[in-house]
Amino acid sequence: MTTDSTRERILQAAGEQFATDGFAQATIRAICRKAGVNIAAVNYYFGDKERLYIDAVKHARRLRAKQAPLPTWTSSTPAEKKLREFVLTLLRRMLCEPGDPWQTRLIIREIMEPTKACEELVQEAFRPFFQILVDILREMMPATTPLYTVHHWALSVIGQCFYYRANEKILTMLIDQEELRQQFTVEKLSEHISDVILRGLGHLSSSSLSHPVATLRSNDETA
Amino acid sequence: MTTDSTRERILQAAGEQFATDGFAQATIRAICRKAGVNIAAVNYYFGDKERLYIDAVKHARRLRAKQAPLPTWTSSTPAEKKLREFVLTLLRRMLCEPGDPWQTRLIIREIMEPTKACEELVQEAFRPFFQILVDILREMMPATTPLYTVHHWALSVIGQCFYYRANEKILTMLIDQEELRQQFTVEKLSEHISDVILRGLGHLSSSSLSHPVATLRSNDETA
DNA sequence: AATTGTTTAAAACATGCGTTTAATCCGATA
DNA sequence: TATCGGATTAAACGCATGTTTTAAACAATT
Repeated sequence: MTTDSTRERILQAAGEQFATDGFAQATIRAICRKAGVNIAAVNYYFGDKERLYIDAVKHARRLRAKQAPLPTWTSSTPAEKKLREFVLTLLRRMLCEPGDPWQTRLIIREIMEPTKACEELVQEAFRPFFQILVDILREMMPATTPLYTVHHWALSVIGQCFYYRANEKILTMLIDQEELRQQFTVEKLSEHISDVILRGLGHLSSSSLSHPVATLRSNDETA
Repeated sequence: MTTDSTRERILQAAGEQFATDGFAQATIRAICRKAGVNIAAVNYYFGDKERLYIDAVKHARRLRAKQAPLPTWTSSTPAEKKLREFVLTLLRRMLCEPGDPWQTRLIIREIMEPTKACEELVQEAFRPFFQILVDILREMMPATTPLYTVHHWALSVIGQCFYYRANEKILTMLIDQEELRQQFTVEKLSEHISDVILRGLGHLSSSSLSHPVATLRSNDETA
């Protein structure tokens, strides 16, 4: 009882602290203060700081995958629908809706500066997730499309989603706060990103665009 | 003479060390060892560690902007050409060609975890650069397009470019090494990213696509 | 040649870190 | 109730850090 409670309180506090300060800057003392336990508890339950970190990262990923799961699709689900839902899910995970932001912060930190926890993360989560996206895109491209082209498009999807989280702070310095609040919601961003990809792949007619942006050739023809 | 040499050797060594280890992990002792100067030299020339860091970041950005400058355009330069060259320049800066990678590493670190050096960076470099992109995109969109839509597209451009540097390590774990070397060059990536945006904006006919990916409606029609 | 002001050098200082130790608490068991 | 083993605590250890101090080396000027 108290055992599990203590261990989990440490895991939670460690996740938040590591997400905020990074591995090196987060101190065991601060983690234990936040968790309300003694300093020695970390070594008692996890051995050392590094193993606590790895456990915290894995814990964060599990939480995040449960909070924003991919929907289940059938063989008759159109690829376009799957892409839109994939983008929405990825953005949800990135922007932490619903949920506290510390899990994604921690994971992104691990992506930017991989440690021992990263390889496991790639194996268990990123690679399968990436493969799902690749399969969706394949459905929308000619069978002869080389693999690297599919990869290019897949990274265009992920790159656009990733950016809004990674450069969060910069965004608030470049774009008006009110505009961010109203026009940069998860729903609107995922709609835009899906539109960019689907139009690029030729799978979206102009009429179904949420924000038609130009005629086919050039906007000069409107004159 | 020896003064400038010492100061600049510290600045160079500090940049590399901060880029590799981050502000907190990089030690003054390691920086001075790499620069071949005494520990006290940092406090003598820069006051303290933080001011050394800020100077190193600014120094890195100046170097980077000189190594990969934007071309000069005239009023008759087509927007499409400007976009392609903008993307190429941004990718060059991101992927550090030409040049050593430490400058961009340091700047990206500052983007991900802004410190005092960041605001200055945004003011001097990011905001004007972002504005250039916004202006290019405006040329290709109807005059009535709301500002937030232009911003969405601008971030689609930057997001795709940013990703290849930020997730460098993850990429090597997801995609075959040989494929990365051959198909993920700066030139091929910038061509792909430009194509995605230009097709999305309706400014690229299918015939001029470097990698035609699908017929307009669906690939099922090929049967 | 002596002196002055600037630059370099080695050593020490105070602090905060991860980790360990040894003692204490506390509930389950016999 | 007495005992035992896991859980918790306070204190300390060894170490690396940023910073400061004090003195020596050097170049330029008088």
